[in-house]
Amino acid sequence: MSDDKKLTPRATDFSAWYNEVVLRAQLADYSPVRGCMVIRPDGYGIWERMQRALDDMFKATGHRNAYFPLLIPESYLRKEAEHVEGFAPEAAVVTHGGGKKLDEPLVIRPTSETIIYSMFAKWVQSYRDLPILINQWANVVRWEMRTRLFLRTLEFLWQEGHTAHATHDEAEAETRQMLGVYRTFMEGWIAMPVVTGLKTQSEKFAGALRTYSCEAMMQDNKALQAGTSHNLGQNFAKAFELQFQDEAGEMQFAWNTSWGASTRMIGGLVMTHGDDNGLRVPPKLAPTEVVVVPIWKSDEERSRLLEAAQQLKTTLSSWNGRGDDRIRVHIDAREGIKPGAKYYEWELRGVPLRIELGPRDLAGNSCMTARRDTREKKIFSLDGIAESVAGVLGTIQDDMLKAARDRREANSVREPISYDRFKELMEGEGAFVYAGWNGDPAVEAKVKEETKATIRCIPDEEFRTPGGPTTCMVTGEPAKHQVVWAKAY
RNA sequence: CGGGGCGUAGCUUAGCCCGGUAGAGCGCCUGCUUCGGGAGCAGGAGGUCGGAGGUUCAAAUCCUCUCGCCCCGACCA
Repeated sequence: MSDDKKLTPRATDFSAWYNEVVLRAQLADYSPVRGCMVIRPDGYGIWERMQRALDDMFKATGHRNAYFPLLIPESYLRKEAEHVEGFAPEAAVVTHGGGKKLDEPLVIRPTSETIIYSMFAKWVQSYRDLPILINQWANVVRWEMRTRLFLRTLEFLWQEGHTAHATHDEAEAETRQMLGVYRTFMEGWIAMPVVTGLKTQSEKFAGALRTYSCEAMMQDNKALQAGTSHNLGQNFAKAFELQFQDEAGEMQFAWNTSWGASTRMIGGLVMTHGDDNGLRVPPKLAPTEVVVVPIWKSDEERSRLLEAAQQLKTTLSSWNGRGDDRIRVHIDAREGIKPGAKYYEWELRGVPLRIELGPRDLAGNSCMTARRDTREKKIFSLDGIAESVAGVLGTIQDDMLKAARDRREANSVREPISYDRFKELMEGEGAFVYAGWNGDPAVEAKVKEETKATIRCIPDEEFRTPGGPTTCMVTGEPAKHQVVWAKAY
């Protein structure tokens, strides 16, 4: 930062830009422990809104919240072979408690499949006990080598849904349903378009039958996996003897699913919408949707404008045209800071709409508004101001999604390309490349080795290029799948 | 863990090569004037120079060790 008022531009150093936005918009700060972060009120406020929206959707699909403990017997993690292989290396282990060495070490949950399905096993006897539809909001710990604010930290916040079903098909339907919930949330709230699809075997969750994911494109054209939904099959049921008696009186292993989305989505929000002036928060997730900046010169004006600002706030926040979802307004009444300085600050912090209220506006029974997404300024009448503001907030929300989707498609490659061209692309600007794949994991590994790019997913029907590639981009053999290649976070 | 960079005021940093009273900008506090896109002036507070040893009359500066952070890589939501 040569000019300490300005951010490092995205084009100069995307990574530096990201860190600066997160820190300066006061979303988070580094903690004394390497790889951990403090989520500050502005960041946590976004998380709370994410939680509320998702939680409502989980409830609407029949799930209930519960809480399982942080500490898990180490032996539990070992019971599912693939699972332990995936998570043991990054597990934090508690070996001492109460000043004594523990008989059995306790793992701090990296995820809760083991403890949850062991408990389900106690609760389920009959097919009549199924399905079990549980969600928990929790923190988890994974000892990552390299960390980044929100995107990968040793501890993070998330929700993990865990369900048990009588049949494979029901579990599969649940897995797909929750993937759909994530997609609805990411597009409708974060205004972050995603490609949904199936993970390849090498990229799937350790212990799952199948993993589906939501893949979003960041402004550096890298993919961010923002939510995953797993069909766990009977793997955990078998490991933890989660059985039930079916209608015929036969003992059956249950079919499980798990699905999670985390504070990582906040990183996705930043990298999807931020610009060189700072953060841009979609209105539906913004803790503050509207900031009012009163403008005055004299003391007389000051008291008049502060009163008018307060009135405006009351008008906006008491308007019930959005039902219980009242407009969230903040008045910036700080003295000794010029209005212009306040504008820059609130732009950095991403508040979707700014209202400037000065003597000239009052005289005309109007106010000046400025959209954060387009920086467009417009005069609004104070008559019917709540409807106008709600209207523009809705427009901002829609426009942000559209802009992000346009950008993603502009940086997606859907026509057939050579592997050489692909390598160039991945070395350069990056992209989502829709290409044929022969289904061979060795090809996947080779591409990853040579380009750092991976198969993000085998996209669901609607995301595929119609009449897409019939041959494998790498080998030229007949393609088994159309896949999305990209470098990922 | 490998490679690179960096630790000096709340933040960004100069000074280090060539040892000699620790400086600046921003921010902060007080006052006055300002106030429709990053205010001006005046005054003021704020530092174990990451830590520990060593060399020296004298160490932010030289030497040794150590701790931490950031970036790139292997691993990952």
